[in-house]
Amino acid sequence: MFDLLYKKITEKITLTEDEFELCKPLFSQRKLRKRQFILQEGDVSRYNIFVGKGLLRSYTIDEKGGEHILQFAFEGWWTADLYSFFTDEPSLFNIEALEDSELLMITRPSWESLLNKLPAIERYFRILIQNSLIATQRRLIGSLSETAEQKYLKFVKAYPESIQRVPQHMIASYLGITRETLSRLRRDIASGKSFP
Amino acid sequence: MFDLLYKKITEKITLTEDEFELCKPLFSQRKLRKRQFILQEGDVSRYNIFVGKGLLRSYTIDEKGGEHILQFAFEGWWTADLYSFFTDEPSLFNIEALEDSELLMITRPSWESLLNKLPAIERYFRILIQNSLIATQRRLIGSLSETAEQKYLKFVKAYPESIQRVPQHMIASYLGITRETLSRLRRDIASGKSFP
DNA sequence: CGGTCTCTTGACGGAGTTCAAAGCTAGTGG
DNA sequence: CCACTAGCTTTGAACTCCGTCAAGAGACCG
Repeated sequence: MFDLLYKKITEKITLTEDEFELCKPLFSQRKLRKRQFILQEGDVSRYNIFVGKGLLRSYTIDEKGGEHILQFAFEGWWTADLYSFFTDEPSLFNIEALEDSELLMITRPSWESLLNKLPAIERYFRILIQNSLIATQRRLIGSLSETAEQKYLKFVKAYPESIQRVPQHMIASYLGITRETLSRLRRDIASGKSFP
Repeated sequence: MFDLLYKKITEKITLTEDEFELCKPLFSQRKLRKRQFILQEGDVSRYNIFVGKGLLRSYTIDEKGGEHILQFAFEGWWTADLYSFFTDEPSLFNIEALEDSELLMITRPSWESLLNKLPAIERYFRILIQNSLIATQRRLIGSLSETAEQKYLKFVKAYPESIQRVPQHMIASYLGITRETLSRLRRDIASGKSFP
């Protein structure tokens, strides 16, 4: 699992194996079964989580009980409620395993000591967060300007694997539409109704 | 104008005045008249821009000609098309002054040399981007789960100054609704129709 | 098998859009 | 200082996409 983390880090920055050895002891490992939660609304998001294996989702629940998925986290991705992680305020998000998963987790104190020890790691996270911001901005603009169908087609193009691994009603909730709408829309696409 | 930048930086990190003196020569200054553009769709976003005075907006235009505002940038804020800035790809965004404005601008090569020279500055940007990501995630979740009225009320609460400084049709376009809907919705709020 | 989770379909309703027009405001130039 | 125009806001009426509610049919798992 650490191999994957090291690979991911060195895709963005240069870090010797010796330096990486300094990082390892700061992480704790954890396995999660499908449908298990690693964070529930109201708890403090005490860990920044690296997904070594499996798949997680983070989502909120609105007043009417509707779920809204912020992120799917596949192998090699990070996830957390950043706001809660940095402020120690209770989280608004739930984070749940969609498959049996294996995680590397780091607390904020450890994380911060790591950034102080290795500025290259701070750069790594700066780049990660930067890319995440760019992607989130794109998704926001899309959610303001695109139809349900455009959003879905873009999603399929961007994350083809997830079609296999994520139930459709969760894709709908990621896109901000209902499962019924997604179902109808897929039928229309399949029958060539959308571009005849 | 540099005073404001120094103040903003030292709100997040510690930086001596001497170190700040090293930063100054890397910035170019520019004034912008109301309605002038500093970036147009198709151009490369060559600068990361600090707003010393005034107010900018960044926005995209969709196929049907609709504008979608990503960000208002007030005094003390940074703006750019991050994707274009980091990749040198043509920008999808336009950035325009809503008031006469004064800017500090830094190119990517200068910006990167600065981060290498002063790791504290990399931390400054890491924190900025981090906060921006958190805010954008919130806005995204809101755009998926809230009604037009809820979005507007939250916006007014979060940015009361902008009600004075930003035309209403631009607030509508930031919220992802039409000017007509915003107009009606404001009328209903004013007449107490929404919570009687 | 029985229950839970998932996807699909239909009928209806509503929040918000679109189109069209008119009133208001502010900046500009004669 | 007034007139004129361009930009901004408001209103009305018709429409549309999508959500809501309700129901049924597979599919998977203990």
